[in-house]
Amino acid sequence: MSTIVVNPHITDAEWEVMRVVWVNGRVTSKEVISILKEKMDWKQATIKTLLGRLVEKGVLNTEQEGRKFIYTTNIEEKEAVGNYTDDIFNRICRKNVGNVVGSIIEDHVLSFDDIQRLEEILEMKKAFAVAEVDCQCTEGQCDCHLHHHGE
Amino acid sequence: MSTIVVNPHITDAEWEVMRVVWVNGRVTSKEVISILKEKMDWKQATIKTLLGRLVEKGVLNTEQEGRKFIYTTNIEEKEAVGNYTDDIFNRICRKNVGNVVGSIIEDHVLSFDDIQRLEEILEMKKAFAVAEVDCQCTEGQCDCHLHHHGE
DNA sequence: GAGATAAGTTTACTATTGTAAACCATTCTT
DNA sequence: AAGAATGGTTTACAATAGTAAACTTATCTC
Repeated sequence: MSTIVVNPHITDAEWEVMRVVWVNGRVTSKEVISILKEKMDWKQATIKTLLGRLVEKGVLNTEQEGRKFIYTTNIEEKEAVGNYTDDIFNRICRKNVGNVVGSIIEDHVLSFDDIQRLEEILEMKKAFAVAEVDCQCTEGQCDCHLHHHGE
Repeated sequence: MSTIVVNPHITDAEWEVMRVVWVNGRVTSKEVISILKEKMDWKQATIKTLLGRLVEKGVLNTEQEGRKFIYTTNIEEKEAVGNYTDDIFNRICRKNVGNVVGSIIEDHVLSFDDIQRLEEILEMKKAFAVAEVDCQCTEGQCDCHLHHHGE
């Protein structure tokens, strides 16, 4: 067991490759190539480059097994997605997180189960909810500073 | 009134500038520079470059007013944030949207009002909820294909 | 009016990303 | 064993992004 912590930027192209690794676990470049062949109009060389870069960045791991190389991930999808979502939320005022989440929900199809689960999460969040989320923005980059509550 | 539709990529650095424009409306480069001076360790020239690129991309607009130039936005923050969030959700399986939203909620501080609002939205979403969100992923890039429901 | 300022435009230079050919080493294959 | 196929490594090359100096033009100031 080794939880290697890496948080490099995974680019769009690389992400396509990562999805294959996340779903298939131990893969060879050949498998990645064959899976992405239809979706992405990429030459094999392109995928090799991406695999190489991902290994270089520490996102993927290689181990030589017999004649082939097996690629495995060092960062789970959930974590990568989390890093990515953090990027968004770092671009907006914290006070605005609720609204953005609201828009996301509005814009996507959810299942009944999803909704129920989200309701449960919200229920739990009530225990930690605050009257007003505090803004961490730089003055001039968010309008929280314009109105409001003396300080 | 002119709703110019643009959807160019706004980079991290550019986003800093955009936040200033979004909050302050009609701004001069001078104002942007002064607001970002403390937060970003940037030379004035850097901000000028970013403003120039944003205008070039059509994200910002300039109008010369007397001796100065006034910058205004062509894309609202909400829209830009929406574009950005779409990027994430395009990177994951649709079936997974609910979970990701759940994680986001878990990871952020919300106000009581936020929670209530989200509950209302979820309530409304029930009318459009589905039994199972359908996966649009390429085979091999998501494990929905592995198990289940004959097809 | 001459130099100092301010503001926009050009040019610059490095790193990252998308995309891939070329190259090299190692196995199949016949 | 010689050539084909496989798989990784190097090199390549344009576009974007981060960062900024240099240049130009037009005011401000004394």
